[in-house]
This record gives sequence, structure tokens and C-alpha cells, in this order.
Amino acid sequence: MNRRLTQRGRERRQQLMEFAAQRFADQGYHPTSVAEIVQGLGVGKGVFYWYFSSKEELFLEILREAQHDLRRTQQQAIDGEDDPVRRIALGIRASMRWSSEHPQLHQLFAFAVTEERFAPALRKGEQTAVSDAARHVREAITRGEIRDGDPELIAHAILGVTTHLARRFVHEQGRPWPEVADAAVSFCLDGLLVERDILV
Amino acid sequence: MNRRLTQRGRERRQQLMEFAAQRFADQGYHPTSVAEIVQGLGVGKGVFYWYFSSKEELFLEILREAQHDLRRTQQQAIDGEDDPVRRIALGIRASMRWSSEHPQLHQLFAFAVTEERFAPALRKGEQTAVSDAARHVREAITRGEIRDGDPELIAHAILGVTTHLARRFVHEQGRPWPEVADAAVSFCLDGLLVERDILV
Amino acid sequence: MNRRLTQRGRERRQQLMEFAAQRFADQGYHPTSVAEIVQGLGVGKGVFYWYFSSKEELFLEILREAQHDLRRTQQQAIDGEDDPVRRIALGIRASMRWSSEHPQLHQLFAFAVTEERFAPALRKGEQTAVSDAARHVREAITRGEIRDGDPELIAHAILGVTTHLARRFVHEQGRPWPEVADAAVSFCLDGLLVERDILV
Amino acid sequence: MNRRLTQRGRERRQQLMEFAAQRFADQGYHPTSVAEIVQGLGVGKGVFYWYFSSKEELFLEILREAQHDLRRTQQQAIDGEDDPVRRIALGIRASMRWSSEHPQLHQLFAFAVTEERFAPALRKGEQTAVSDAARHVREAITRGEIRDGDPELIAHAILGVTTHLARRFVHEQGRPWPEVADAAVSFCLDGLLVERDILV
DNA sequence: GATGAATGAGTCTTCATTCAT
DNA sequence: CATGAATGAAGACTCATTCAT
Repeated sequence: MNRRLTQRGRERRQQLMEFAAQRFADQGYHPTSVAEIVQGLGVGKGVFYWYFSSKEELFLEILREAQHDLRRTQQQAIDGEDDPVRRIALGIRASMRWSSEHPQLHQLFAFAVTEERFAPALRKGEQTAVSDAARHVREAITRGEIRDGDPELIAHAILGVTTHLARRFVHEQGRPWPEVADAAVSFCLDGLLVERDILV
Repeated sequence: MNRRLTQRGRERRQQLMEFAAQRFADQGYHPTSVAEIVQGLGVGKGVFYWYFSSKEELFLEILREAQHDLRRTQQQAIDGEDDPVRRIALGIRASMRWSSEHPQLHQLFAFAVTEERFAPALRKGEQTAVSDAARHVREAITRGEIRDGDPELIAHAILGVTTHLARRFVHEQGRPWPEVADAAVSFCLDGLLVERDILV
Repeated sequence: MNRRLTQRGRERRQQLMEFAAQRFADQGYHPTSVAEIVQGLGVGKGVFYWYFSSKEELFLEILREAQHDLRRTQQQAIDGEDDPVRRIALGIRASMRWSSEHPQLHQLFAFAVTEERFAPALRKGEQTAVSDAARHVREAITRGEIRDGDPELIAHAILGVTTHLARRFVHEQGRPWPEVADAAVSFCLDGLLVERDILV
Repeated sequence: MNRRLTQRGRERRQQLMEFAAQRFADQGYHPTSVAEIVQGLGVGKGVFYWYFSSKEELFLEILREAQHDLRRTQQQAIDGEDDPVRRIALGIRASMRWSSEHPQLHQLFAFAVTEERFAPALRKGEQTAVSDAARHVREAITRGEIRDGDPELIAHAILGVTTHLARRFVHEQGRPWPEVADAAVSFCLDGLLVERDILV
């Protein structure tokens, strides 16, 4: 399914992906039929199978592109920042912003975890993101800026906080993303306690 | 679908729920057919519809029971503990343990978010859990033990960390839950920074 | 399925037949399930199959009894009347009254025509009624009271008028049966024309 | 279910309606399965749902078309006839002929009465036919050609006679329709009595 | 490139009937 | 007599995919 596409062809393909992503997010992957997607765009079924070999492939394609786009966004955000802690904070903010701009894709990530066919693809992309973050954590630990700990685990914890707050506050409650991002950053960096043992 | 069930009937119903939960978690809700469930138990198709009015209702029933069970587990864990910060830590540990003991149910929660039909039911239970946690946070803030902030948001952040670490480390990588729980508690309470502004 | 029934048994059986007849008439034979019937009476499924060997048999039983009851009603109505034309008129009135008192059974007759399994049983009973009526017609012709013609056909025409008017005016529009009966009698006996050729 | 159909599509649709009408008439609506219909035409199950959104809709479609066709037939038959009594007679003849040519559809009308879902649609069409006939009756009364009476009721009586005689004699006994039509006309216009009170 | 039409395996669900207790 | 439980064939309907035009 690697066709040479004309300009118009690439646009069609993009249209299909965007429309499908929206529907998948709104109603779920399975409850959304191919017929529905092509009808929504007012084209015949043939069109769909011209661009994608199956519904499954379409989903994977959307997933790949989304992960790629998120990563690019994060990298642009931290580009040129030397301090690793600041890079972490900028990464969290970038994720939150991206998530608020692409709630459907965020929702698709959530679905992909739950189905054996898609989970591996998702994990692969997530692993890349986590490794990126873990690198900053490691560097910050080395520099003595943050407390010692398993960098991968910490990166996952950050991811968990960010993802969850994005869903509940930005998507569901419609709060402005910057303030939720600030809360996430503060939670991750400062923790909850007023006084704590600094055992470094 | 409120039948009077005999002892045997109640057992059958429980069997169905457990078997279905496992399948739903393994392969996803949609890819699991009712036929598969009843075959797995070696009974006729009518049995399913004797106990549940639809596949959807079965899922909701599993969801409700799981949320109820999780909550009971958490309440038992913190019972008798006066210090709110310790209650938070005990709650995180209890969640992590429950999650390690019921990975299927944890997976079902993840799926429920992604489908409009199940999301409301999920959110309702989640809201209960979050409100419980937020109460402890509020009390801890009042006592001056943890820094000021929106208790609901903090509760959600804790939930995000716990959920995500449980999935990645306990379920996927098979790490022992107590050590992941410790990491989660530490992350939430102490944060990452070595030095930080205490603005209280 | 010829059980010796106790008094109580006969009542149960009657209850089942009446309740089922009502449902069959309201929603149709096929859309009414055995489960629904027994639930409506608050008994278990076993009860049903204790009294009837199948749903089909139940329907036939209702049909038979209804036809029998209608015929008895008609015979009582004309009993002792010597004039055949008056017997015809009395028969029409009796049918109309019975129909207004048993709209469900009237509806069941209508359904029975439409299904191969029940049509023969229905026709058999109908034939009896028509033969009864045809006898009066024949006698009236012999006496020179009504015009010559095929008695069976005339009897059917009367049946058609009566049945149809009963449905539309008595059942559907709720008009009082005696006035509809009068209209039917007048229509059958006098016809529509003001002037006509009397070719006797 | 408003698709743009090609020529071929329209033919398929028609085929389905005709075949289904026959089966519904022969065995009843419920005992006829969709599977049976498509098998009878040697096509896949999807074909059915390409043209009709449900079995119920198919039935209604057949019903509508049949009523429309019957009405058209009647109107053509009376076209140009000035005398209302002759129009009534021509209408009866036209109905009888149509009924003999479309016994399945006649049977479907009979079934439609018996089920709540179809009865309203049937009544609507029947009302149209009755109103047509009632108009002629009214005019004939005004002209002093037929005796006074409720035109709607008279129209229904005529309908009852015609319908019933068509079923019993034309469909079931196979008598030639013109002679049954003559009998119906005579019955309706002249009535049964040799002598009668002319109270006009 | 694109469309309407077709396929048919597979889905959820119903229901008449039977049976152990 | 009566009940709750079970059966399993059959039903309506869906949908990813293919194909002739």
C-alpha cells in the first residue's frame, strides 16, 4: 500500500485520516464502520481501499503519524534549552498543549492500549517518548538537580500525570491547558509535602 | 434483569463475569463475542441471556463490581489511620496491590474510557475515588502537612501516576507491586527536585 | 394433551387461554412469546407446558373455543324464530354483539386466515357458520321471501359485511354495536338502490 | 434508505419485493426469513439490506405500493363514467379483478390488519379507498339513486363484501372473477329481499 | 481514480421447548 | 404441579472487503 500519490491524492488520504480519527475518538474504533467514514466524506467505498489496505492499517497509520507529530512538537519545544529540568518542564507543557489541540489523537492512544493488535505499536512510540524524557532525567540526576531514582520509572510517572490531567481537566472540563500544565509541572517537580527529608 | 437467583444461579453469574472480564481484557471488548464466552464455559447461548440482558450490560456490571471492590479495598487499607498523608500513601499502596491482583479489571477501566457508552459509568466511579482522596488532601493541607493546591487536581495527579505505573511496571514488566508502590508514593510526596522553593 | 384436570386446573387453563388471546390480539401471535404469557400470570414455564403441548396448540384451542362460543351464541339468538329472514337478521345482530364483546377473538380470526397452519382450522369453523346461514337463505328463497341466488355465496357476503363493519365501526371507532348491526341488516336485506328491477 | 439506484438496482429492488410478497402471502410474514428471501433469488444477505433497512420496512414498502396500484386501477376503471352508481359497480369489478390478479397482495392486506405495526399504514390506504367510494355514494344519494344512509359506512360495507367474496371464491375456490363481481354488485345494489319497504 | 452493488461470515439476540429439582 | 435453569437452532442485521463497470 505504498502508492505514488498526486497532490490531490495526498489530500484525500489526509482527509480520510482526519475524519476517521475524529470518529474513532468519538464513538470508538469498532463502532465506527468504513461505510460511515466514506459516507462522511461523500465518496464511494473504493476510495477508502485505494488509500488504505484495511481499516486496521488506517488506524495504525493514524497512530504512527500522531506519535510522530507529538514527538516533533516536544523536540521543538525544548530545542536550545540547556538545563535538563527546564527541558522536562517544557516537555510537559508541550505535551499538554499538543493534547489540548488534538484531543482525538489523545483518545486514540488510550484505545490503542486496550487492544492486542495496536498495543505494540503504541508502546513502541511511547517508549521513544519515555526514553527521550529519561535522558533528561538522567542528566538532571547527574547534575544533582533532581533526586536519585530510576529515570525510566520517573519518566513514566511524569507521563502518567500529564496524560491523566490532560484528559480530565483539559479535554473533559475544558480548563485552559497552560494552567493545567503548570499544575502538572509543579506536582512533578515539587511533590506534595511541605517538609521533607532531603537525603541526597 | 432482576431475577431471583438460586445459589447455583449466583455462581453461574459470577463465572460468566469472571470469564468475560478475562477475555475482554485479553482481546478487547468488541473482539470478544458472546459465543466465545459461553463456549469457554461449555454452556448454551441462552445461559448468557438468562443472566444478562446484553453484552453491554454485562460489561457495565463487571465495571460496577470492580469499582466497588477497589473502593472497599482502599477503605480497608486506610481504616483507623489518622494522619491524612499516611492515608494517601496507604491508598496508593492499596490501589497498586489491587491492580496487581486484578490486572484484567485494570485493563477494563482503560477500555471503558474510550467508548462513549461506558465512559460515564467509569467516570462516576472514578469521581467517587477521587473525592475520597481529595478529602485526605484537603485535610492534609489544612493541617499544613502538604502544600496548598486544588485538592481534586492533586487527587487526579496521584491517580494518574498510580494507574500508569501499575500498568507499565506491574502488569507489563512484572515488577513486584510493593516497590512500584513505594516509587509512586515517593514521587507524589517528595517530587523530583533536590532543592525547591517553599512558598508556604 | 388430554389431562384430567382438577377444578383449579381448569381455571388455570382458562386463565392462560384468556390472557394469551388478549396478547395475541394486541401484538400478534408471533411477537407474543410463551415467556411473556407465563410472566403475565406470574407463573413458571412449566405451567404452560403442563396445559398445552405447544404454543401452536394453544392458539388452535383458543380458536376452536371461540368458534364454538360464537356458534352457540348465534343459535341461542335465533332459537324459536320461524321466519328465515328474521333468523338471518337475528344472526347478524348476534354476531355483531359477540364481536363487540370479544374483540380479541375477532382479531384472532383475522390472523388465522393469514397463516397456512391455522387457516384450515379457521375455515372449518367458518364453513359451519356459513352452512348454518346458507340454510336459512335457502329456506327464504324457497318461501319466496328473498331473491334467488347461490345461498353459500350470499351467506359469505353477509359474513363479509358483518365482519368488516364490526371491525371498523365497533372495535376501532367504538360505535354501539346495535346501530352498526341495524345498518348491516338493512344493507344486506334492502340493498342500496331506491328503484330496482324485480325479476323474480 | 434513499439510495440513488441504477437501472439494475431498481430491478433488483423490484425482484425482492415481488418474491418477498409471494412468500409472505404463502407462509406468513413472520415465518418467512430474510435468509429465505435472498436464497430464493440466489443473492447474498447483504443485498437485502442494501435495498431495505429492515424486513419491516420491506413489508411496508410492499403495502404502500400495492395500495397505490389498487387505487390507480380503480381510478382507471371509473374514469369517464358519469353515473355514480355505475362508478360504484365499476369500482367493485375493478377491485375484484385486481384481487384476482394479485392474490398475494390481497393476503398481505389481511395480515397487515392483525399486527399493530402495520395496521396504521393499512388503515391509511384503506381510508383513502373508502373516501373515494363514499364520494360516489354521497353523490348517488343526492341524485336520489340510492337510499339515504351514512356514506362511509356504506362504503365499508361494500368493501367488506368485495374483499370477503374475493378471498373465498376467487382465491380459494378459483371461480372466475367476473361472475363473483357480478354477484357482489347485485348483492350490494339490490339487497336480498324480494319486496321491501321503500321509505324514501 | 471512483462508484454502486454484492458477498457472506459473523454478531447479538430471541425463543419454543425441555429438564432437574 | 411448579420453578429456575438450560438448550441451541434460528433470526435479523452488520460490516470489512471485493469487484464489475
